[in-house]
Amino acid sequence: MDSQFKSERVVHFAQVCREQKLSLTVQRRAVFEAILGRDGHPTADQVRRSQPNISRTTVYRILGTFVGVDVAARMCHPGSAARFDPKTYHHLVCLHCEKIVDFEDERLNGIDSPDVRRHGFRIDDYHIHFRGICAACRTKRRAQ
Amino acid sequence: MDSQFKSERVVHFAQVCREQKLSLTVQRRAVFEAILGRDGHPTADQVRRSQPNISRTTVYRILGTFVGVDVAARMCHPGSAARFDPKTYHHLVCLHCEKIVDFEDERLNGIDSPDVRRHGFRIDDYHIHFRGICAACRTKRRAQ
DNA sequence: CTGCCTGCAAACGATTTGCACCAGC
DNA sequence: GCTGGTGCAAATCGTTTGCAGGCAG
Repeated sequence: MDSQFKSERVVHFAQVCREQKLSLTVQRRAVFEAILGRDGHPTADQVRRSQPNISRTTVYRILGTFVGVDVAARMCHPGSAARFDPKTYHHLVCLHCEKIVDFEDERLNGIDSPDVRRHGFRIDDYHIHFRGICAACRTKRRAQ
Repeated sequence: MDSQFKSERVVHFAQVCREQKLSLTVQRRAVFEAILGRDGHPTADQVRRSQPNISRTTVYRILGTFVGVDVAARMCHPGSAARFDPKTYHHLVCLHCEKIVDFEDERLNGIDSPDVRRHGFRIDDYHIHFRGICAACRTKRRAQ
């Protein structure tokens, strides 16, 4: 992730805060930079570890706020802790160690939304979970 | 879900237990029938409520075992409690109330797996999360 | 200065673990 | 009878809440 992209996102973040009448506090900015700067989908606790001077409670509250104003998304993940990311990709999910790898593939972005009118559902976006076994776990299994 | 399909699945379940050297206990059978008989993805506690004579601990342990031998899958869900299902579908996830609707659509089952060799990942299956707002939440929002 | 934001501690719900008892083979 | 399976209670983990003080606007 190059630094120009990052600073663009920070500017956009500041805009959103202004629009939504959210104070641009040190903590909010720090949490935002933490989820931007991390590969994968950090848990609240991982975010906190990279910003240890912010209270755990505050990290949870800020992440909740971000989800509310669409600055971050709460990711679906088979593990117990919720995970957050500023952007949604497609995912490789290892069923063994629960690692997540994000990836993008243009060919996956043109899927027609199914006709779900009978469910009364309005679809905004989608992402695909490809599930399987990662390289490390395959190696481990063979070794056993 | 017709009852013939159900009994086929129970037979298959018994086979898997034999292969994996898992005793076919009353509790395991009951938990399996509970996740088969339920629409949606029950949480461990919902399974237990339908089988109140089984201890909560045991339900958790059995569901964990089932995931290990691929009899059930731990579903990805934005809520706090894990959800289990014997079969994976595609999902409509409401970002507002976190309801999940399963659906199937043949056109979504022929997606080419992306080339993820550089991640060393072996893909077994996939499912798609379509995210948006459900009918009930849309109505509520308008009312506000 | 005023109200939103934060930090702490305690509560809470979901899940796991240690241990003694019980049941299937 | 031995091994694995179960139930209970307590511990643990992730997350939320109540409340008193602090900072942004």
